[in-house]
Amino acid sequence: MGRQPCCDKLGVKKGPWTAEEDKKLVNFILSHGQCCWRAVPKLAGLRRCGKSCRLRWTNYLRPDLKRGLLNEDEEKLVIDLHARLGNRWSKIAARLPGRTDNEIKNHWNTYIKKKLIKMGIDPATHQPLHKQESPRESRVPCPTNYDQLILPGTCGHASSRTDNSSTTTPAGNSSVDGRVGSSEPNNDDDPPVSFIWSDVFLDDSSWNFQATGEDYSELGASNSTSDDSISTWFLDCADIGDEFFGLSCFNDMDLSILDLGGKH
DNA sequence: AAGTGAATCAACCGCCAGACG
DNA sequence: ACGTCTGGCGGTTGATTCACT
Repeated sequence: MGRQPCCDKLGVKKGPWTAEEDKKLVNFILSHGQCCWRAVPKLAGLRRCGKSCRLRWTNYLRPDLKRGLLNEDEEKLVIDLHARLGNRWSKIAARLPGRTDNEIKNHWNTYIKKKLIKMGIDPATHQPLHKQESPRESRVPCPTNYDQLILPGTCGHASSRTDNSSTTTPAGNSSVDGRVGSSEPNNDDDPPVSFIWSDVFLDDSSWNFQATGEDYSELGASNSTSDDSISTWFLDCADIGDEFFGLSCFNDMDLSILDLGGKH
């Protein structure tokens, strides 16, 4: 029994990604789009699991990602959505353009969870902790006014470990429908990623190779992408974000259409 | 200055559901 | 209808960084 591993374990590199690997992956995705993650490592010349490539791209390399800590509005929205959706991080992330489920999950576990506990609120049920003895209550949608949870000046983060670059998105940027922030890429505070998306990086023909030189036609991808077209493609990233990453759907979404039923 | 513990977050793992043949 | 494959999700781990003593 047992599932077949998602990829051949032998020869597959694990651990932190190097700048070189990032280059290859970004180049490949820019050239050929996201298709068949299983084939990406081979075609891109990476010794990585396809799953790992997808994760690296979606969590770190995507051009539409915001960097830095969640701002106050985003944090409030996360808490609110968690009260409605539970640990469905991907659905929560879908409401915060530029944020990943992994990022939100981490933020929840490191900051928000502790803060709620500190305030006597059970992060799992969003009910006061002292009620825990009573029989299990069903999750009550948005039972608390979370506005009061965000203490003035803390921005939700008591820690001084970071330089609070989370405020890259101005507070009050949330729109009427609850969306927060913009979907513009902001990698300024992350030098490696900033470099990857810089013109210098993208124009570097020394790495802008055609992967392993294999024929991608079988995957429905063109093998003749020129440097120019890649640059043009990148320059259009803002627009492409709408189509390629489905960001436009966020703009048209409303909380009411959230899949509260979920599959789990 | 060095040691230690805590905090953070990128990355991995295993499972699940949908697509496809 | 069934089995396999793939992408996606949520939970967890572990390396790194930071604060404190």
